[in-house]
Amino acid sequence: MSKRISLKDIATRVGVSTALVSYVVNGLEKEKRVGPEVVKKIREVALELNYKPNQIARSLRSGSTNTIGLIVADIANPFFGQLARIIEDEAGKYNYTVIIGSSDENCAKSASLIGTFMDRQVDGFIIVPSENCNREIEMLVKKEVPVVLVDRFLPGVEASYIVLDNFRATYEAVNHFVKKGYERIAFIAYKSSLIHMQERIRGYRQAMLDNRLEEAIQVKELSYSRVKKDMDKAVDELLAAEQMPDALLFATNALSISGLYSIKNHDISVPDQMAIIGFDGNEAFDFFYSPLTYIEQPIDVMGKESVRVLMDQIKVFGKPIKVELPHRLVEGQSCG
Amino acid sequence: MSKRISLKDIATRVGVSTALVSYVVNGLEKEKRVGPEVVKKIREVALELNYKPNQIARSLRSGSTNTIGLIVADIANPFFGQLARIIEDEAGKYNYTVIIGSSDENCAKSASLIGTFMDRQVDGFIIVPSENCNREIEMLVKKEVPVVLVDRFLPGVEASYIVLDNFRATYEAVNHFVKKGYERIAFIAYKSSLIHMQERIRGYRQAMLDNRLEEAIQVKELSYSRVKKDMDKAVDELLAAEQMPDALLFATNALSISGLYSIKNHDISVPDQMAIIGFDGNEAFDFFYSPLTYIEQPIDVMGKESVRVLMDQIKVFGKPIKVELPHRLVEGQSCG
DNA sequence: AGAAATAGTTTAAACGATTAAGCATATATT
DNA sequence: AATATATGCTTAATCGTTTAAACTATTTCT
Repeated sequence: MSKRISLKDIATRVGVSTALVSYVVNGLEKEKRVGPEVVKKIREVALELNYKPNQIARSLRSGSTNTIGLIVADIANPFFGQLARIIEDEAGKYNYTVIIGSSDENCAKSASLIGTFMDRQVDGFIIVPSENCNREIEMLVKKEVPVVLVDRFLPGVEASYIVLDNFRATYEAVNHFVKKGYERIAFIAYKSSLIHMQERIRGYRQAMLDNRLEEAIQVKELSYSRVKKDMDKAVDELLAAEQMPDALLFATNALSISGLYSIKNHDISVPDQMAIIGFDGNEAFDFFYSPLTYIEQPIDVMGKESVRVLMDQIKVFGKPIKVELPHRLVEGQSCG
Repeated sequence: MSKRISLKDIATRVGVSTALVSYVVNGLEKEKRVGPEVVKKIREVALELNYKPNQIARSLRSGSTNTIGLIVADIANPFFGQLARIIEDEAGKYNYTVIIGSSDENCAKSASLIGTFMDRQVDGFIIVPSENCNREIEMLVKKEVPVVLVDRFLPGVEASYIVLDNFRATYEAVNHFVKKGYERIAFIAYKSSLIHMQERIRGYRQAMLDNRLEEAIQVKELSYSRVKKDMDKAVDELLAAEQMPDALLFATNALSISGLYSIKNHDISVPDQMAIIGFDGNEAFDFFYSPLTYIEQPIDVMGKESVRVLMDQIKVFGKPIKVELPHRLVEGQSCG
């Protein structure tokens, strides 16, 4: 790599100190009373040599890197891909760069990414927290590192967060089923203590209770690391039951996809044999033989808000800011 | 943010110079003959204070940041999301961090991202180049900045690249159609001078010629910025033709998705009325009423190779390395 | 004229880590 | 005893930028 031009190169060339050059390239020539001819000369030479300030040096000096660390579960998952895209664009508006890592919902990986990003002196974090990662996030909070949790939060950890009102989302999905005449509604979720999952389960249960369908409550919790196997088993069980469910609610995008494969393989007709509601949109849903009704998350707002809140926290480290966003039910044809 | 522990803090605490501390934390205590008790003491204090080297300072001194800049068309597009994920994981093995930007196939955005990443002193780039971006990439090559192009390359620009053998991919897709008895095969592509697109078009044409189907050659080139509109128009035209095509080949993932919407809306039966082959896999394909036959790209290899080649170039800047990867045809039911 | 203000510039320290060079002191070699 | 070698440590420069403080020369004010 050919040598980069530094302040010193310009200074030598113009015959002044680096201080003057620094003032001029930072637009402080008025305030710092730099002579007009010198300003002109420095500008010329800087342009001629195509000077670009070394951000690393600047960061070392200023203590801030204008970089935010984003940790998602998996950047290859479209939900997180879209979220990352919004965050990237939004951060750019504030002149911030994003470094991204995928945790695979794994606490050790999250911790390692947090470490790497801290070493790189990021100015703040946007994190989709993994299960049992409370200690790691708490450590950041204690060190007064700006953090915004997104998609889920960690109860008891005093960090800002932007999440969906997950309880209402599943609660209303169940109500939608009921309104359409379905009663034996099963729920397929991840086995996870994370609040977003617990809230989705709670919303489902509460809605079932409120609709006097407690008898039909059936929650299948699948393991994140072997979704496919667990899903096949869960669907088999549901179909084998004497009281086979007539409606199925999925707790995430990935679960919906996986579930649709199973349902397709079993040649179940949707919504006649079984109605379906998914969580979060996906192009694939539209191509299912019965385009899915799903709970739409405002990914755009989620991304933008998380950046905005993080910027606030970076400016002045203050009280955590907690945001709950509303969902929207998008009606396809999988619900009659 | 609470103050971080520096070498100096440890040095003061132990009562030695920062040099010794640096030696010890970098494991040079043997080579630099540091006294055994001092080593022990430094280790203890470093652990106690939880010392983490400041990578920014290290970068400034060493001139390398252990960071690579990745520029894709759109991180929200699953193809690039998957690619980014592989690259992230692979780079991690070499102890490199990835910063990601989306260009939207737009040269100005690419240029701006390259600038931002250069300012941040990345050690190298992995770039999915946009149309007409030759000058920007050439500039990097001239400055001897390690660059690897991926998914496509720029003819005439002497940079390393990892791409699919796009010509063969479409060539063989057409042959597959022919083998299955289809003859009026149309091709839907992007309007782009980029080599990957041109090669895909060339592969299609050549295969048509070699199969003596030159009469049926029909290429629709859609604009990247208004795919949906152009797609509807293209499909309408194809259907209205007196010799309606009996097979349709799509040039990218996104085009396939968009095309499937159109086809679905027109209630075309696949493969009876029209056979289809897509480019690159997608979960959505499996849910189409006739699961798609598609050209599978080895994303995994593509990602890993691009990192490997970049690492080679970073170690010693040498001749460009050019890699062409093979595709695989995944047979669904959209081709009879 | 002498003091004070203004203009224009340089100096040098700082950010944190690395590392070549130098300086003691102790031990070994002839 | 004189010299060489080994041991253990410090000093100080360096990376590129920022910025408070100091300095000089000129102009303005009283």
